[in-house]
Amino acid sequence: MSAPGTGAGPTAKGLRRRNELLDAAERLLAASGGAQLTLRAVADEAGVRLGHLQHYFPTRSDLLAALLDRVLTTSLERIAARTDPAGDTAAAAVVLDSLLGDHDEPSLVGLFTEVWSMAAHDEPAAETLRSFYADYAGHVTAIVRRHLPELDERGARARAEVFVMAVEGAAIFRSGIAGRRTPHTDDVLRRTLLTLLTGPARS
Amino acid sequence: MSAPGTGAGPTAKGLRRRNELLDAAERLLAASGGAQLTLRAVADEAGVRLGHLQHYFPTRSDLLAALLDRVLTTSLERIAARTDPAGDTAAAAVVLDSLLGDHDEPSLVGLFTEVWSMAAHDEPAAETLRSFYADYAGHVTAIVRRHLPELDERGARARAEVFVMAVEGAAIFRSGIAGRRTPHTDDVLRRTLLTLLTGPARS
DNA sequence: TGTACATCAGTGAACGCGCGTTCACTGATGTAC
DNA sequence: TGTACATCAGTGAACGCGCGTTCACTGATGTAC
Repeated sequence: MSAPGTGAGPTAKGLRRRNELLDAAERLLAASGGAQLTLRAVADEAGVRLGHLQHYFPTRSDLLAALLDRVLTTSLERIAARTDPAGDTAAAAVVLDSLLGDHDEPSLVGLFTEVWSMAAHDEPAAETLRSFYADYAGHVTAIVRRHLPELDERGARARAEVFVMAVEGAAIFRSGIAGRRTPHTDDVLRRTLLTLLTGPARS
Repeated sequence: MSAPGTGAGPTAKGLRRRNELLDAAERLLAASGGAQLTLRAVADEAGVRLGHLQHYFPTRSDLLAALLDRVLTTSLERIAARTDPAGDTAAAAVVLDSLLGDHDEPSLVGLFTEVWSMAAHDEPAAETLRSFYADYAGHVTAIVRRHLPELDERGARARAEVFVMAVEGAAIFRSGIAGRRTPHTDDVLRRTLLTLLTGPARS
């Protein structure tokens, strides 16, 4: 297919292995944080030798960039799958419950607190993160517009962005990191978020 | 004052120096994140020798615990100072603007993303953090009750907790880490937060 | 169908460095008598 | 008021260790002719 010397790139096996390595890195990052994410620990977790990990990710920075990219890509796919299907007008509450359901996975929330602190001190990571949340808000904007067709794009997007902010803020409290969940607070949270999605166009 | 052998504890100079060391550590944590917060870097930043830093904080863990404690104590004092004075009913918007003003200090937001990730992987830190946010929500609860005396304590507290979640979520977006600020979105955010503080008791 | 060869998958050992921690030490300061 | 002494403030050097990185290597796999 390709000329000699050009190289054919990684094989199917190589791509699979690459994903296994990122799986291992993701598990460690979620469980123990970025400081514990050493190349040796990742190699151990994945059951390969250090030198082999370096074959796929020559430097630690390469691994972190690939990991960030995959975490956000995967998350966005989850979000898209849950916000897009079946244009049912009554689905807002279902979408909301689905998104809030992620807060039951401490490892997922822990992953995002790491991502936020990475982005806070690394501008390329921040750019990747902003792009992720822009797409996230785009999916939510579509839901808002479906319920409030009379709202213009900017208005719907503003609601969507505030919705996303609130959901992400709620994550650190509802997951147990910064608070304890109570039914009463959860009720107010749900009402507030639903109002953003489907509430009257003007207060 | 104390019996010989008991020791008199740190001198006034010692307490001052201890605070200077925590200042230096706080600057580094906000600027570069937890991974860069080495004992040597802190000693350098403070202009003392490594061994001397260790005189005040024998282990890195001691330093981190003291730092977390001081960051949260200081923040709570700021919050109390801005929420408590002058029981003016119209002050909700002023308090809100004051709290949102913190999002203009990227180093402060960076500090909190670090604190969240610390707490996500360290239960004692999480307990300290939950205690901080419980107090924070307590101050906000007082504001809600001032505006809506007919609301019971639980109802006011639920509103306050959702308010705090949303403000903390907004921090990572409005500070530029995860998003870009727009006037339109800020307007919706302010309306949503104000409704939580002073809005009608039932939707 | 064979064969030669380039590329990919994976191993193993070694490097220099910065890290947290330990420890023996000197000078300053406060206090008991 | 003077002195002895315990404690505190601060220095300096060394330690063992785990880290990211480098590099030379072997075996497996795919492809060109």
